[in-house]
Amino acid sequence: MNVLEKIVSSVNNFSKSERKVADVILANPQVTIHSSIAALAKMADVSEPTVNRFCRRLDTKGFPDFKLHLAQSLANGTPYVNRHVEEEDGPEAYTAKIFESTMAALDTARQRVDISTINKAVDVLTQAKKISFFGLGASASVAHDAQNKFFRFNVPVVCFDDIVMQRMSAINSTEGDVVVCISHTGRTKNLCEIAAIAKENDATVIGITAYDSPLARECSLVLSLDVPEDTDLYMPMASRVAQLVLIDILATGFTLRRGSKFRENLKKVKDSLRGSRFDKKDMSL
Amino acid sequence: MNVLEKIVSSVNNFSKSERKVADVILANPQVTIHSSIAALAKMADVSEPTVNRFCRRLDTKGFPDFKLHLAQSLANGTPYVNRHVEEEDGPEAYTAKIFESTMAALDTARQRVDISTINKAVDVLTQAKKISFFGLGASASVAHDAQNKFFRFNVPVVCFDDIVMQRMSAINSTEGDVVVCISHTGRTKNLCEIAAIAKENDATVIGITAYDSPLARECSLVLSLDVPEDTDLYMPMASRVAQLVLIDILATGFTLRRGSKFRENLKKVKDSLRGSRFDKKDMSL
DNA sequence: AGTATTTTGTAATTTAATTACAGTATTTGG
DNA sequence: CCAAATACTGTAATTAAATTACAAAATACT
Repeated sequence: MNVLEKIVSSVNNFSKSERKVADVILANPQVTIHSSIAALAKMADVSEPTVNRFCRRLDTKGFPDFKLHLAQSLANGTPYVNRHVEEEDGPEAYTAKIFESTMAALDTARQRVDISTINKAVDVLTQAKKISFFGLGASASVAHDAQNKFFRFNVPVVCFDDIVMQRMSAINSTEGDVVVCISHTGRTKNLCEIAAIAKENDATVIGITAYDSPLARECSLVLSLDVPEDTDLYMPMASRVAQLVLIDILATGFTLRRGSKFRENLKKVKDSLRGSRFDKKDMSL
Repeated sequence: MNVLEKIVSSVNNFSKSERKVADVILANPQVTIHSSIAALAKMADVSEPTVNRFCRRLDTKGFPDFKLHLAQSLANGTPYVNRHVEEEDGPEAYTAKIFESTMAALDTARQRVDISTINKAVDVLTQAKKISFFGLGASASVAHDAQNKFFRFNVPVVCFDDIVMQRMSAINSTEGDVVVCISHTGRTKNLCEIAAIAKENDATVIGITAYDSPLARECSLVLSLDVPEDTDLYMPMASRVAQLVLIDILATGFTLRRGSKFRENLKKVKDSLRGSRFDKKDMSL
């Protein structure tokens, strides 16, 4: 828990003067880290020792140490302690909050993701005869994105967001095929079934899903992100972004494993798109 | 550029003693932020003023200020000064780099995005008779995602990743319709045409694209992200994530504008999905 | 080799942070 | 409702830290 969050969560344990200090700090944290204890005391209209005591109460060694912690909290790009969007938020507020909560989610995902599993997944993908990406609902767009990425690698890739097609594809899979199932909760029945079918047909099933979920149990390899989802608005937000980044990582691992010659090929694919685009210099239109 | 990067990049401009200081700091930055100037001077085997001068050379106000900057650099969790993936990177390295560069991209997007335009876009969307999301290639999955989100709002939404369908849809659009065109570069010819057609038919065209691009010129409203794209691997990565976050922001703005009663409706949509899922407690399967 | 310039360190000064203590407010038990 | 205890807050003194000014050493240049 960072200092800013700590201040908010323990706001009830503060005395009247300490609360004044807390308010001033929360109102302008950027100013705080560049202020002396005297300046801050003046802003909060309390004495200097009160500020010092405030810092100590937050388990820091003193005011300079507190500033250090505060600076780190701010560096995470989280001036907003409460990252949940609230009803009365204006455009500035909700825009900032959504950016920040997404970034925070990516940060936790980065810390929790298991690198050795990523490496195994890259292994499996590079050796795949065919790669299939399956997702439903919000995860369908992640699957599409994955298809777009891996298609460039000149590998047989398919992507279905239709359970019937997914099912047929899973039934037809054989050893050497890789099926990637994407689901944040890992509790979508249809997808679990498809994972099971693919597994029965000796395909390697990679799950981008919650660690301890029904879907995870059907998978040969589970890439768990464990992003805390903002449930306020009943929409998947951060989890989806984390999934996309994971796709980026797998794709990158794939290209690195394939070597430099392979990457020249990628450039060709990209260059082939040029004809469909306006020239960068041609700004006449 | 953060302080750590700065130290590395300007290592040649340092004097012999300053370099000693730099070495000690780079070797154990975590220790540094909790040391006094005296302690650090001793570690580097130089005098205290030398440390102070070192800090000044890095455009900080002095040693305490330097520690603040250093703390922020460390908090970002960016031990990697160079965030670009390199050929010899192992799984730990490229995973970390991709997470970090994505987060950095989101941070710049947050700073550059124009809030008043977001607000206008939300205005337009809430009043739309019909909303269409169009994207091609990598942006197609962003469009799909947008559809998934706005569909929950019980608003007429369409999404096409097929230029013929897009074209037909654009031709049929009328006043009050909103067309959202998604393209990172804004130079995809087909999409520019479609934007132009939609505009001619009095639809409001929102562009999620580069500020000064051909597509932008066809739009009534331009939401520019200006994310520095990592071109090393010839794949759009960060821009796409930023686009998704922008969609989240628009969707959130939409729900907030519609009020609390509307949000209850969202909950219903979510609850309706329950039947297709395994119960959270039922972990037997 | 001698001078100019840059670099470095010592010592003094200034500034900031902390501690000790005393007064004030607040709560609790009678 | 009052008194005693406890917790809270501020003033002033102390200590620690950082900065500045200046002098010495090292380096570079003529």
